[in-house]
Amino acid sequence: MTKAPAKIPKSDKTRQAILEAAQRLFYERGYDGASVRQIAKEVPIDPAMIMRYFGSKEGLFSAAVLIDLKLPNPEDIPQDKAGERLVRHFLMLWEGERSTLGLPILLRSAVSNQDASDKIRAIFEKQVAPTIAGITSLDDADTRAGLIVSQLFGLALCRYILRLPPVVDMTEEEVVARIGPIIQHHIGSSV
Amino acid sequence: MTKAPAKIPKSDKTRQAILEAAQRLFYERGYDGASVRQIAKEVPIDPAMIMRYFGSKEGLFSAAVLIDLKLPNPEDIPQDKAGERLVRHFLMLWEGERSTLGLPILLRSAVSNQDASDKIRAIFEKQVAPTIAGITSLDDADTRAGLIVSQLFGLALCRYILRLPPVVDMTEEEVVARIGPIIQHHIGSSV
DNA sequence: GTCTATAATTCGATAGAC
DNA sequence: GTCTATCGAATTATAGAC
Repeated sequence: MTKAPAKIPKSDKTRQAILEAAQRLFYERGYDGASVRQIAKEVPIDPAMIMRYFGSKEGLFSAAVLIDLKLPNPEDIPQDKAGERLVRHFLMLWEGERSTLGLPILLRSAVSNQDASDKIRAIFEKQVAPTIAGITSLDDADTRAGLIVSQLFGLALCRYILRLPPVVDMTEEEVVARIGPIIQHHIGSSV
Repeated sequence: MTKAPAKIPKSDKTRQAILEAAQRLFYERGYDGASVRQIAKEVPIDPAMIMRYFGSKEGLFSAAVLIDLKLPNPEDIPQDKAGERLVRHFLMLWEGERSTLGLPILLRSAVSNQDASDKIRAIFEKQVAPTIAGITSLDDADTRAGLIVSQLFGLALCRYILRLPPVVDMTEEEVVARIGPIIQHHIGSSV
């Protein structure tokens, strides 16, 4: 009979407040751009507490970045609607609730941070590639998954980070209408 | 009779050496990741000289980032080959000579730096959008240009920065074969 | 034209009082 | 459990000697 969740029943409230502030700042500025002191000031709390709770900035980052993309089960996706479904899911990851902000945080951090890009590769390997492989019936599923991620990450880059006006101005439905068929094409159906 | 190029006939050699070192480090680490001191150490030269020549880190960055994409003239591109041509040109920008490294530098810097993303938007508006508008005969050329850039930047992100294995492993010809038709599709022809 | 020295910040991390 | 104080290193930028 294990007593309970091991060791976490301490002072959970401030810990959670730290995590939420960290998620927001890491989301806006990336790993290198957000400092421990800035995060502490937003809580507000003393910077030393962050070190005490999470050990280091790296520890805080790992705790703040939840990496479950919550991708739908391949069997639940009709193959001819997969492109649309994946685009909608991806938009939700970027514009949705805080609990799904892990991928945006990682993408913003990965350009200048080695650990962040390592984590993205791990997510690709463990979550994205298997899902694509489960949807398509064709052979080179890994390459197809890479092409799909290229298109979706490029969309996120131009829409949320670079903020290119024509890409920002598209409505969600326009994005689905324009990008969905491309994803569908990579999966293997007709255009 | 203007005498000569105004004011630059000073000590051009070190200035050029500084620029080349700056381009390499900005290319590898982005604006925030590359420091003036690191650049100076690579030349090698005293960090103060960089400030003397370029005024500030911002000034050095502006001088190092040449922003001529050397896009081909729209009239020289057969419309049914435009997708292939643009993909090859884009790959050349990333894997080519130093003089074309401006865009990679900007992309690496833009994630964490406001000025860099401003410059990317300016390049999009002044170089990319007009070129696409000159190729396609359809109406919403700006949106199409945005979609094309989304795809090409996403490719660069996954291939050169995140280094996702399936995207890295593609040969140049595979990239052209896979991405070219998508660009062609955005321009307006058949798939 | 090139350099030394240093100012003024900011960073992550630590030590220790209470 | 929370804080003050501080360390050591790194940053951009400036002042001024030679």
